[in-house]
Amino acid sequence: MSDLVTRLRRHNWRITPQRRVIAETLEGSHVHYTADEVLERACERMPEISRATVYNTLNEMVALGEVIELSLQGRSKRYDPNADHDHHHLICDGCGLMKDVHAVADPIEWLPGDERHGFTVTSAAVTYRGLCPDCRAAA
Amino acid sequence: MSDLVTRLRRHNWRITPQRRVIAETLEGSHVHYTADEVLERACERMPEISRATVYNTLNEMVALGEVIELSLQGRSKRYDPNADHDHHHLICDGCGLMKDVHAVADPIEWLPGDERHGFTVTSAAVTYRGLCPDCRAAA
DNA sequence: TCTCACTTTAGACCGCTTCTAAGGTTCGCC
DNA sequence: GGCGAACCTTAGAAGCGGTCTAAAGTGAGA
Repeated sequence: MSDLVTRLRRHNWRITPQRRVIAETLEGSHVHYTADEVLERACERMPEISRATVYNTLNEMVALGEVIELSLQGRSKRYDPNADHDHHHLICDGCGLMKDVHAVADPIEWLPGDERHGFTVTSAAVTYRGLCPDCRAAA
Repeated sequence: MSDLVTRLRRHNWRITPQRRVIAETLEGSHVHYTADEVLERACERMPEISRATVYNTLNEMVALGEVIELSLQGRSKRYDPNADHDHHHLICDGCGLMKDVHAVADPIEWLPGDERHGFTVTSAAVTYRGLCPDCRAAA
């Protein structure tokens, strides 16, 4: 059973066939899909699933805190089922592919007190950008 | 004369009245505007300027590397005329206020080779989040 | 079995951005 | 200055990601 489904069930969330397919699609890969990519892959297993259901379901998973929503420059949102918040993201400037990466230091420590403008800083996300092997070969 | 206009001129970029107004609007504030906010402010000085021109011009400035395009977790992109690429952003989770900050380390150095998944990594941006003094006081 | 709350669906709708086609402006060159 | 080519601006249409609506379907508990 999908681990994400287990986590969702704990919220007393009704696990319908549609929701199961969406959860398993999200979790089945180590890349982060857009909503439309999730829809496309879910359709392979359940052709009649609707766009609205995919959007609703993804938003509900985000609201439950079991999925993280990532919005990046000029592209569509992507969904990360990884509950471990201690990771960052690597994005291909060519095709938008997104992967998780683990850096070795905590970026909050890199920000000196006099650069904090009086803020209480609670989190730091690092976005690495570059070209994936496929896009580099195509260039 | 606007410093951004000077920098743009160096690219052999034709400085039309519209482009000048847009550049000066961008640079005249320390806030990062959305395209529509730029349009609105440009219209105060040049009422007949068109939406397409604002969008085109902002995109061209970004392509020239003189303006940075930012997408916060919200809807529309914002434009940062600060050509110094060596800075990051601090965002208030309460009110959305965004400020530039300077960190002491280069995040790319903290990403081990075996976490790069074959990518050619060219840049890293850090987004710090927290609460600004006003929002902390209000909470 | 009945009921009522929850879920799914198709398609309309919305906001931001880009594209298109037409007309205007500027520049180099003579 | 006059000319032509390249460039720029414009209004409006179109595209796209995402949300909303209204109606139909589903299912757990009384």
